[in-house]
Amino acid sequence: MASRFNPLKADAHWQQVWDDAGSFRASEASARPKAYILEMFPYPSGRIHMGHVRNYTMGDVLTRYRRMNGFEVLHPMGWDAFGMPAENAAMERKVHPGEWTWSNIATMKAQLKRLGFALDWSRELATCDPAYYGQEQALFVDLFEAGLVYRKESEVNWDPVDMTVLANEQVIDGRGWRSGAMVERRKLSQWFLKITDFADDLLDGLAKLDQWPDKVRLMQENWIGKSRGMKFRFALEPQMRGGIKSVEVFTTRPDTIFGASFVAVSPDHPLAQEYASRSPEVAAFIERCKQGGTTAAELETAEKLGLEIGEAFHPLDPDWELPVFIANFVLMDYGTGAIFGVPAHDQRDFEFATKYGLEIQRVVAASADDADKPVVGEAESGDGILVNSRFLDGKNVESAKAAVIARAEAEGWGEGTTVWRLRDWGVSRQRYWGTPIPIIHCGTCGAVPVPKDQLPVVLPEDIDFETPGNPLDRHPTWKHVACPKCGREAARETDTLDTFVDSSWYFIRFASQPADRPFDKAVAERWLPVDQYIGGVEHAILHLLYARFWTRALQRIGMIDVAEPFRGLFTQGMVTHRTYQDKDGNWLLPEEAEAATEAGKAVTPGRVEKMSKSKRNTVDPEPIVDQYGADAVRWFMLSDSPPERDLEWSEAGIEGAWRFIQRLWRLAATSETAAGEDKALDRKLHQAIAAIGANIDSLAFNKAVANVYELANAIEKAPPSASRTAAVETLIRLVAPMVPHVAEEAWAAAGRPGLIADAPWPEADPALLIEDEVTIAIQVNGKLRDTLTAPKGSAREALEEMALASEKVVRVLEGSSPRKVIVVPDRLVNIVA
RNA sequence: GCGGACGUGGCGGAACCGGUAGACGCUGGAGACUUAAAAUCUUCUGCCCUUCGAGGCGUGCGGGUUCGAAUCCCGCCGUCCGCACCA
Repeated sequence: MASRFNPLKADAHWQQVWDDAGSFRASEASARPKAYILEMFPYPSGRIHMGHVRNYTMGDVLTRYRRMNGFEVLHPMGWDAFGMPAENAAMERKVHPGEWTWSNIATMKAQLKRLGFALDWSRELATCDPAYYGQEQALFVDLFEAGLVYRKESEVNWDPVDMTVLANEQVIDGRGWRSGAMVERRKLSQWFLKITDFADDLLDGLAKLDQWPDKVRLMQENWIGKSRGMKFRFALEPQMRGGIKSVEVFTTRPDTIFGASFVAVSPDHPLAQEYASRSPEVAAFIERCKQGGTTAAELETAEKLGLEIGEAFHPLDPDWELPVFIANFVLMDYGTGAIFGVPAHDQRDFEFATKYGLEIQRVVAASADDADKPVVGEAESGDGILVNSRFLDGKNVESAKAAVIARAEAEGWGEGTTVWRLRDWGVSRQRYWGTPIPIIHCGTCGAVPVPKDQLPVVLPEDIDFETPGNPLDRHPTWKHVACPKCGREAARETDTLDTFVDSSWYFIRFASQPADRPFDKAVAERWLPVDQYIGGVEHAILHLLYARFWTRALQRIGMIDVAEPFRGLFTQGMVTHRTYQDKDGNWLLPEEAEAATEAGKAVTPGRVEKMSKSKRNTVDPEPIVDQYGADAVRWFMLSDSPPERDLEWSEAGIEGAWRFIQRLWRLAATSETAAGEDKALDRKLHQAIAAIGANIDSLAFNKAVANVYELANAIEKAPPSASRTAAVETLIRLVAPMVPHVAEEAWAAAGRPGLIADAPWPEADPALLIEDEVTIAIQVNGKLRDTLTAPKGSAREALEEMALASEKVVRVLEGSSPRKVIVVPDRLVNIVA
């Protein structure tokens, strides 16, 4: 047996063996219980990065562990291949997005293969393949026909120089990233999916997702944002009307109705639009409100702007007039697009009132005595007792809400209602590299879905990115087609689908991919739901919510009987690395920093951050695999940091992992056989079997790694015995899911038949998990003074007696008698003096 | 702005349900082996104090509950992440 493990030879060898044996192909026909393990599929950006390696290593350990435990595991891989970076590459490097994408896929696939992941490559798919997106178009048509798709106007970021729509990430400090022009908000007619139809169901479903992180469930709950409130109407003064007699507002705080200082409507509100059509001043103001981006953060931190346009009457007091404003912080998409402002108890209203000199009237106070206490500095949004509020005085917030709603409903000027923060999903993108929306616009028939026998609608190849805007729209022939209904001249939809649509059903297509339809119902149901889904927390809301919605939508139209696509979810942390800057503030690559330091140049080490190209703190996995082999990289990815937290890449860390792989190999290769049992080692081994299994089960890989080290340390210290020989053999099986190459090599070297990949997971003997002796802590007043060893299950009295007899205890007590003794069996004795 | 999370030695972290804080790894010190280096092995490594027996202090900060708090409660401070056209 060789004295060193050579990953260069072993990795490729075993990868080939697994491949030839089809070890990781999932079979629907298997009688074993199924496990569907999935990591979020990568965007083919160019090369595999450490984040991918970490993500796929975790899924791989679980996959191999489940296989060893008798599961038929589906563990597929594919490519989330549409998206903006391909178009950026096309513009910058004059290469076709498809060519760029497919070549990246080839590179990254080869890189993934070198890590020895137990993937079923026979199911590989790429979303930019017409075989995939054509089926997606078919699903879109089905949803369209089921009434879950509609068209409406919606705002986008518009770059007036490049004449193009910008993604939020392309808006930097309010300017277009290429042109540098100030971005405007502009309305376009776009396609929407009715996710709000499922709002209640998506919310309820969260309660049952007990294998999801609480944090993600909470984020989704907040995102869906169900809130109880009231809609009610303010009558407008006659000269304002112009056809509009009242404005309906929404509030979650009807109790504060007597604290109202103003009414405000969104710049997009019909009332504002009505005014704009009559007054250039109002129109100009609305234009001003439209500057800046469309993100929530930008909208809400923008300086509050208002324009007074008239007066409205308080519904509970016809003599009470309030000013009506158009205000930039009121969102048309939420509630009714109009609010009434209560500056004392809402921070945004407070800022607005302060700026425009409006009254700030307290209506909620800690007690009735505080009724006249002014509200200063910031709004008070907490609980309390109603004051200055006529018939509500003295009530608490909850009962005041109910009282106002009851009165409004009785008098007919408002009603209790539920509103959702969740908005329908806008899926139109004015870009080339995406799934064409399979709709044809006909002057006579309107929007007509492309008949299924004409799918897929394939992207044209001959496009150019020289001129700004959407290449599909500019293409000379592509969009000109006959209407499928009436045959007259018509035009294709030139928008493409949001790439989140592509990732909303790929996990179903992995389970079943017939050529002639999106998936086979029975086969898909054989695998779904995904038992363990692993990916970055950045997808906690959008991707996961969209996929949950899409699956429900398919369920509604009878295509699959699954509501929740992901039973278990795990969100892993990022891989980080220290950053370095030279004296001029330029970011340095890690190796440049090292070279510069050696050359005596000043290098400033910066903070540890997520690996990114801009900070130049990336470490390319490929050369690392070349140098240390797949197992060392995998082992490092699993070590130290809890998987949900960030992992800092370090040279010392990978060196340590490499040393451990070699140590494992030496342990297996130099194991001396001898007779005799070693009870202590047996116990240690079986405790390790149980602990490692439990920790892999709960994805606590860092703890499983620590368990492995402890066992390896114990084995190394133990003298040769039959127990030790068995422990070494078992250790190899225990590490096989994590470092499969060295495990196979050791398994084969020991002359074991078959592959360790197919070997069963060792079983822990329950009798060996229990210690017969325990260490008892002896405390005096909660402070540790001594420890003693006692048989497990010793009686309280015996423990108390032993504790009081302790020399150290006697000394600390100094002759005084204890007031009380607390005994926790098998744990500790606490003497209260 | 809104929402969420996190904070334990020089570093990453462990600590079941409130019961011996610091497992395991990294770094560093000392030693062994070696002509030498690498590799490997042994051993120490929270801080302070020490008469070497022990003692004191310690889980971001300030309070509280408890026989007992890293863990529970209240109030601060700090850091990070998400926010609908990035994937």
